[in-house]
Amino acid sequence: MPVKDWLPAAVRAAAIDRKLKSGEALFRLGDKTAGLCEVIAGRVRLARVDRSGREIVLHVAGPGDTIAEASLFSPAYHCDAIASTDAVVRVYPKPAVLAAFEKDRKAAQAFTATLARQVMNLRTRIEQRNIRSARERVRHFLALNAGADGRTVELGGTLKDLAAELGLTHEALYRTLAALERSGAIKRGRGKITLSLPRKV
Amino acid sequence: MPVKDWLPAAVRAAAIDRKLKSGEALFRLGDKTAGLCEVIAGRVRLARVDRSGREIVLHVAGPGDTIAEASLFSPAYHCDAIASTDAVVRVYPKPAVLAAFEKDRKAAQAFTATLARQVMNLRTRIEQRNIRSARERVRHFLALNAGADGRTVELGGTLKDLAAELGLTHEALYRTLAALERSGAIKRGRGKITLSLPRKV
DNA sequence: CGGCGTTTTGAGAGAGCTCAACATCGGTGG
DNA sequence: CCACCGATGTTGAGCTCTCTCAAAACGCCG
Repeated sequence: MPVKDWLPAAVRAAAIDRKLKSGEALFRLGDKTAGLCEVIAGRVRLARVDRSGREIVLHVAGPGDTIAEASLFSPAYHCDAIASTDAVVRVYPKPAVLAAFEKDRKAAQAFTATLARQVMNLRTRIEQRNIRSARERVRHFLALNAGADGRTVELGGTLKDLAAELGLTHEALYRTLAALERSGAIKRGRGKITLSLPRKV
Repeated sequence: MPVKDWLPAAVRAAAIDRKLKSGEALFRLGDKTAGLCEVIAGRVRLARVDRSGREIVLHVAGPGDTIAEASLFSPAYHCDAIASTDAVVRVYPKPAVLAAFEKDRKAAQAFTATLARQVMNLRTRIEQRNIRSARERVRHFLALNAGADGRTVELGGTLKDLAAELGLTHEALYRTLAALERSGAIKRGRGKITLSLPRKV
């Protein structure tokens, strides 16, 4: 649900927009939490860095998506937020948001529902990450992200970004996509992938 | 936070206890949602079955843990809940819980905070699942689940269950544990694992 | 045109998975 | 009390698959 549909106008008025260059961090793990963030333009990824220095992408947010919801109840961020493209992020200050939840039951409820949805999405992502086969992992992603027609997937960024989001090396992703295309399972076009067969369960 | 600390007495009074045999399902994916569930005794796992028929464990809940929080806002369950041991589960009917949230702001807030925590936990689990090395995955698990002394991990069930929870084959887990023990990194005892060195960051 | 990042393709190695055999532990029933 | 049986725990060998390191083609932008 879009933020504007449930966040009181008073809170929206207190928002601060922030522009980010591609690669710039909105916040880092351990930073003090500032508030609820909404991506206005561009794409922002949530990630952690494992001990071997590799970045693990936890989530990719696009326009209309909110991030750092959970951090409203935490003093510090528990992951990094980094712009994958040039981006604009609107920050709703934490005190204002929490105060609104105190007064506006509808807002609090909508927010809770948002969190609930997020929990489900994260579970789905865990499911994805559990698949070891690159082909199946890609298929899982395509099936979940197919557009309205159930056959076309719009890619937000580069294939390299997608590889990181899927938890694969970019080489593995390239090879897998090439194999899927050779076998006729998909077709690739500029920034999009089309499934050759209607998705079926 | 324990359920009893925030769920109004009126809702708790409406709860229904359900006994489950090991292996029995509390609910299945697609079932109509009944309400918020609290594990009273035993262990219940949330899982999905992938297309190859393998079960993917999304979460394991023990006494005091709640499950199906997200399903309060959804008409149907989005995964299976299956007892890993004989278990007792208390079900708080959905309408009663939602009604309580309408009236009791504290309850609603506590629930939202619970969801927020869950989101963070799930992110941590994604991080875990992204680790391909069995040794590192096991170490990650041990570090996160060490008891109060920071060195001892109590195993809720069998090693086979643990393997499923970690997303490893049981053979890989056995070998990894054996190797860790040979190298002196851990010691194994009945249903528990002790880290030889104090956990350090 | 030159530089830089993405996209591709190649070859080799490591690691977990699969299949298989066997040991161990509890519980059951004769 | 002991034999049996199923599930868990354990180890072995081979295979497949992805990762890693390398190199080259391609596209975009100054």
